[in-house]
Amino acid sequence: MDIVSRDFYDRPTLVVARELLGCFLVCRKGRKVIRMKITEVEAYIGEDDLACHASKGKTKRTEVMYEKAGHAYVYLIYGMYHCMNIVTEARGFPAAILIRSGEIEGVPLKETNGPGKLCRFLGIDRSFNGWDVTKGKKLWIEPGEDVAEDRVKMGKRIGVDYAGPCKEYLWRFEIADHSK
DNA sequence: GCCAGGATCGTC
DNA sequence: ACGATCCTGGCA
Repeated sequence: MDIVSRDFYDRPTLVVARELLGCFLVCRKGRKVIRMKITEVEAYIGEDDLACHASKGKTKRTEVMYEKAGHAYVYLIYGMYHCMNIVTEARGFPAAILIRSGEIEGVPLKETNGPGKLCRFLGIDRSFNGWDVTKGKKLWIEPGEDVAEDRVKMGKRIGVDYAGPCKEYLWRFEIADHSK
């Protein structure tokens, strides 16, 4: 088992986001281990990013974003879905990458092609918040296929119309030819 | 305390 | 286009 280590996450968030494409998010669910290829991510970087939860500063909810790179940031959204992020960059600087979409062999795409849906399928909830994904055990990342530059599509982040100028940032990355 | 709004999704 | 559903942050 090959687990992505902390120095991978402890780099500029946009670089990490780009390189997470093609990697596998691996989760232990009961006695089974589920591997999901990551096909779409979004970066949320610093207190100046008005779309980032940390734009309101360090709070009980956002404190994990200020932690060392490689921790999971999981929150409840709209009262019924969870979103899974991985914290990046140096301790004290709040940044994270939202896992937006993935593919699991033998599983219909509609189960994993959204941030809320993939968490529901993998059984990721707020009990995973703060989990160190470099430790394995119940949630970690494995290296995956190399995704060539011409297959990477950048775009605006979804659902952040409230973020003023920051909503225009091209901080969303996806594998261009991944099936939707 | 109270209240508006949300990094979503399924249905209408 | 809208409702579900509950946590969060801001304000009193």
